[in-house]
Amino acid sequence: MPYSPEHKIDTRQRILRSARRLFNRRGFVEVTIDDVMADAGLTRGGFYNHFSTKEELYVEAITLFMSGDPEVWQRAHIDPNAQGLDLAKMIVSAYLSEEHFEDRDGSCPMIGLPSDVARAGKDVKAAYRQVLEMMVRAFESNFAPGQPSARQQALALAALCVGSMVLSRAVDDQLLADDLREAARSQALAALLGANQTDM
Amino acid sequence: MPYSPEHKIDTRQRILRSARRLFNRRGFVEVTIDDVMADAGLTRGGFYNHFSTKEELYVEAITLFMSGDPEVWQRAHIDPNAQGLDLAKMIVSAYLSEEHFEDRDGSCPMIGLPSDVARAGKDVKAAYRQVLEMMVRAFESNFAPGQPSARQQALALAALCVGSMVLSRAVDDQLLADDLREAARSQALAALLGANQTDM
DNA sequence: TGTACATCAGTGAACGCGCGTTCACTGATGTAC
DNA sequence: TGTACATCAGTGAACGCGCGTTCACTGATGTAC
Repeated sequence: MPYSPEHKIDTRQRILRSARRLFNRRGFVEVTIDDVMADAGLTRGGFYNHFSTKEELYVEAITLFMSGDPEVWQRAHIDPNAQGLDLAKMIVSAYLSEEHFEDRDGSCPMIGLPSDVARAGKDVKAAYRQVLEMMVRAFESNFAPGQPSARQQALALAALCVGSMVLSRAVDDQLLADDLREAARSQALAALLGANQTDM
Repeated sequence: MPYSPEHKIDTRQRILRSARRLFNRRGFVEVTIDDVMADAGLTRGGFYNHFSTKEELYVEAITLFMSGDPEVWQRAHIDPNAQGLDLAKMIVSAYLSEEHFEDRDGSCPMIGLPSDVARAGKDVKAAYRQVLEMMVRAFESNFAPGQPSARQQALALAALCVGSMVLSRAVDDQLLADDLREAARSQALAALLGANQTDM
């Protein structure tokens, strides 16, 4: 048996990590298989030893975000032991941080790929939904659990955070981009604090 | 002088309207010049009588959104004579409506194109920013004018509305999509009403 | 009013290039003896 | 321990197709007379 079994797995992981970075920055159509393979230190042809189609790579690359190592912008703001309100506040701060905004390669895929995903197939959308649901659950646990509006507030909070990042990235005006994130952060934190005091 | 001067202008407008619809639904890269011209009832080659490049068409198509006729989802919810709180409430309702969600062709370009625009050139981003600023101004006029937080609240409201629509479209789950828009609507209306009573 | 003409919007074939995918080949590696 | 072998990950040329753009041509239309 040539090559150790781990060897192929490692290579596959390397391809996936390259793909995730490149897709996140440039989207599905604008990244070629050549780009991905070269970034992983390989050549074109070998790709099909690991994936049967470009679309398959896309799905797995998005899913990888959830299981992969935390990015710099996450490590800088999120204490893995935090819970409840503290955790929610940390997520908001990390998500709307300067580092996350600048990190075109490693940022949350909900920011870099929403319109691409909206046009993609079922599998891609399902992967995207999982990322969203992860975020919503983290927020939801902050609001009075079981309260009917907890989920609603968590959904709105997610939309606010993702929305402000998406708009920031699409705009060619650094000041406006900063204002958007700052506005979202202040509203989000107010909502989180308000919910922890009253039942508004 | 062959053809009336209006003839060329009309054709150009027809191309632009086709382009806006197709780009909005399928994005920049996935729409071919053939598609646009065929949709406008013309053939490939004539395109370059009107535009010098595909990118130029893209910029103008986005800008057209602001000056074009109001879409169905706008007419259904927005009374052109409304002002202040009523206007802001109408915009929120129209934006988050079922009709707008379904209208892949005529919807606000901020929803269908954010990640494409984030990767595009200066001109495209500038056009996008104008659409955003239009929305922010409409919201801002609702909050106590001159108050420093008015703009901040307007920005957050825009991020909330656009964000929830973007997420709705990217998700392959009708229930979740509906929940997202409903959550955004209820939070947005609460923010608008709150601002009109207190100075929170 | 009718006709020849000049203009230029529109046509469709062709060009050049890039990309996803295929395929015959290479060569690194683990195993059998 | 050393060597021949079988496997299969990786290589890179080639294929086929689609798309942006160009270009020589066509024909509809307004104008001059």
